[in-house]
Amino acid sequence: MKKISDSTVRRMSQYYRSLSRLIEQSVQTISSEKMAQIENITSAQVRKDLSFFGSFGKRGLGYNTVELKTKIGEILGLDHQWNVAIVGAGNIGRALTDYTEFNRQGFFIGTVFESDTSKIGTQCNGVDIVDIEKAKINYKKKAIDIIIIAVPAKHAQAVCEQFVNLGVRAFLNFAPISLQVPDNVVVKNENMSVEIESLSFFLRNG
Amino acid sequence: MKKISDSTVRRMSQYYRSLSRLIEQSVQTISSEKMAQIENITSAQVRKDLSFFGSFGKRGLGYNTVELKTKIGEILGLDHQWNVAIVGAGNIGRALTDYTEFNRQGFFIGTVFESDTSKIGTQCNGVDIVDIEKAKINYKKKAIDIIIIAVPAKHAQAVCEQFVNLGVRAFLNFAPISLQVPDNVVVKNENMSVEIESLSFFLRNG
DNA sequence: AATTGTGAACCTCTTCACAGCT
DNA sequence: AGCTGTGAAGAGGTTCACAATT
Repeated sequence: MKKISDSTVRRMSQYYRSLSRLIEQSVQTISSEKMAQIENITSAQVRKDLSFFGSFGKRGLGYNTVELKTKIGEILGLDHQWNVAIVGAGNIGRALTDYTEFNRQGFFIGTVFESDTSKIGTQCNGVDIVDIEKAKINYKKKAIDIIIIAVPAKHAQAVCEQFVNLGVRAFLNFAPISLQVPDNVVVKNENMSVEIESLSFFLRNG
Repeated sequence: MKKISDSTVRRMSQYYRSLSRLIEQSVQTISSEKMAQIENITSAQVRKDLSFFGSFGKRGLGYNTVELKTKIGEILGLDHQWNVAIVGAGNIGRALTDYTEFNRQGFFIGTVFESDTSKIGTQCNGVDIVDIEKAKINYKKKAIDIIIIAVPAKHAQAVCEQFVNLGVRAFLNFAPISLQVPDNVVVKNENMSVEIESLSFFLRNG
């Protein structure tokens, strides 16, 4: 497949979510122009994004919402259950165990790893909190696909390396630090400080 | 000032965080090349980003970490306290009241707004949970600069409009939906579903 | 000798504009 | 007539490469 840009993938994910909403509202067809309005982008962008993956529309009519959602789901790999583990049972880690949006899209949070012995052995929203030292055995048993890093910045790199060594290739990083990983591993950052500081910049200069 | 790209602002924010870490480690000087390694980018990118705002380095030597951190702090507006309110006392909203990274950088969370009467009047990590109906009076009293939206997608647009009408110009949106706002208002999205679905795409196609 | 600051080259992503379908 | 799909043009962001400076 041709190289797909990150921005295209992100927008595909947004189309997917908007389509879910449209289907709930019993909308059966949508044009690239309408979709563009929902996402605050241009209609050419919508059509171009979709065109990387195929021809899903009907000229003169638009796109069938249910069909397009299914197609995008397949493209993004959401027709599949992904096993996820969180590292860190702090505020963020615990909040994520109850983030229903993840479960709804096929991301199953099976474990929270922790090093704090007072938390190990307990549960959080029904998810077992497990000793990080048992990561290896747990990794095999649960077939973990994705690790969510929710530990302080100073431990994030070490945690990441530990799971890279076990074979994990996908990380969602909440620690405010840039992780160093091999080429075949992907990290997506959820850096709340960066976003709020961008707002600060805007308020000062915008 | 010349138009600064979003990516440059985000990287400035990352440099700022890396500089804090370097200063803690008593590093006094850093070259663009070293900084680039930390951030996984090129040294030309580091120099170009900084050059939009001035000349902060010394040729042959590099950048003084303390000076550069101060400069970037001013550029980003972090030499100032910003008053922040969260809307929604769910998992994410509550977790954010205890996100120390925010306080450390001058973002002061003064209020959590809620509509659920059983939560109103209580506190979360020392922050009052206030009736959303009292937003107007509270907005004036607290001089709110930034609103963090942590409500379900279906309420996010209405919440946003309510505060836009009160005069808020900066939003950090955790709801997985694209918000429609006037030109003079900025929204930054923290869309965890988008990031994890990008990982799914990578695992399937990468 | 080392490293910055920057115009120019390069590359990537977005938008235009229209042929081609329905 | 209306809307998609797409090659070409345009805009914007990144990297190169080197003169300038310490």
